[in-house]
Amino acid sequence: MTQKKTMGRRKIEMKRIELRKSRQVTFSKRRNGLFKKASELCVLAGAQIAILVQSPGNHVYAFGHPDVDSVIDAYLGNNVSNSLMKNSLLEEYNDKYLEMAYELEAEKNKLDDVEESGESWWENSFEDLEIDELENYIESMEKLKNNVLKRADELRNLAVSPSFDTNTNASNVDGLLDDQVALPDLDDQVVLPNLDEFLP
Amino acid sequence: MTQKKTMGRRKIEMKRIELRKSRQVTFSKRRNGLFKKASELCVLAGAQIAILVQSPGNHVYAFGHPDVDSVIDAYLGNNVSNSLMKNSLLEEYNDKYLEMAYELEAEKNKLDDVEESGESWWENSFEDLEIDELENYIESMEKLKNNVLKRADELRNLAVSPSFDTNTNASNVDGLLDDQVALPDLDDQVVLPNLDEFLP
DNA sequence: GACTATTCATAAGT
DNA sequence: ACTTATGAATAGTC
Repeated sequence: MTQKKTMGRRKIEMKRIELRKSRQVTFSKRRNGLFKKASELCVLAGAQIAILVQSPGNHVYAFGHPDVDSVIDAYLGNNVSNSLMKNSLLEEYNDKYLEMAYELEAEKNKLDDVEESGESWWENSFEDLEIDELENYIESMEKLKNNVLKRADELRNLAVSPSFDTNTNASNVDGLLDDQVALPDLDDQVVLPNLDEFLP
Repeated sequence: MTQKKTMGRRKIEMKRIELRKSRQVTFSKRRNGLFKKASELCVLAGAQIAILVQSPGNHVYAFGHPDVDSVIDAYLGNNVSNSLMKNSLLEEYNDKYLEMAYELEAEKNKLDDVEESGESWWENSFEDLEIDELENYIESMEKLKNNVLKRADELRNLAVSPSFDTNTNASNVDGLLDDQVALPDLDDQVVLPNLDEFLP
């Protein structure tokens, strides 16, 4: 019985597998292999890893240790990229909202006070700093908004240069593995108007 | 010469490598291996992959095809996770800010009108719906804020369940590879108060 | 960073 | 999904 049961594994060309079914099978097998390798690396070397794999059919498979999001956050954090940036902006917007709401409440209370005292607050305040402050505030918010949108666009278009990206094609698969480096810190911030003196 | 040159590869226990130097060497070798596997998967199956690896020394190494950010964006998008969520919230906050600013302007203009016409707007409006609407608006904004913060916390604490996260330890490394599935869509939204009728 | 015996991953075939 | 021969990755060593 010199007849072998299978031909065993054979070398394959490193290019897109054309046959749909084979491609799907290979995708599944190798995706599992990749995730296994990743989990081993986590265990052996104490690394934290996130892997996102999009199949050609646009399904997203994820591996994460300790979880996907925390690793992504660490990456985005080092990079002052979308998520963390948006997070801090959201908090700032929230603060601004609270201040504005406070202002509106204050205005309403002014009306209450006027009613109680019979004093013509609106007449006096018209020549007052009150309205100008309000205008300044609104103007500051406009500027903030523009800075935010501009900055958001910058970030959207910014290439993450030092990471290990590939415009992969069959000819450059080898030799891609020599220049990964740690990502640099960046702590650029949107400058916010100081509104303290405007608030009671 | 029965003496072999090396012992060759030997099986190792799947647990943290204690010797610092060995751990570092293994980390480098296997990280390169992982990235190579990933690039092969991209080529063979036309997948898009992002890998983030944090070394124990907190350096972040990244692999991405076509690039890290686009794959992360796709993941966050499918998941209505932090980034996109925050993005849409940011836009909503921006809208709210514009509406609020509009309101404040409107108030100011009311004062202008009153001066021109001599009409006591504030006296009439005090019994009017104007102030109540303002209160309702502020209340709605409070609720929005609370919903936002609650939702943000939920997202922060939510295990990305269908993804392949590991609280890795040596005993469960095998058998982890059976339940990766595509991430589900989520289109939960914060319900915003309708303010149309309140605005001029 | 190179070597090599060995383990591990996997392409095909079933 | 299972099997198996073979290709590939890598642990230990220098």
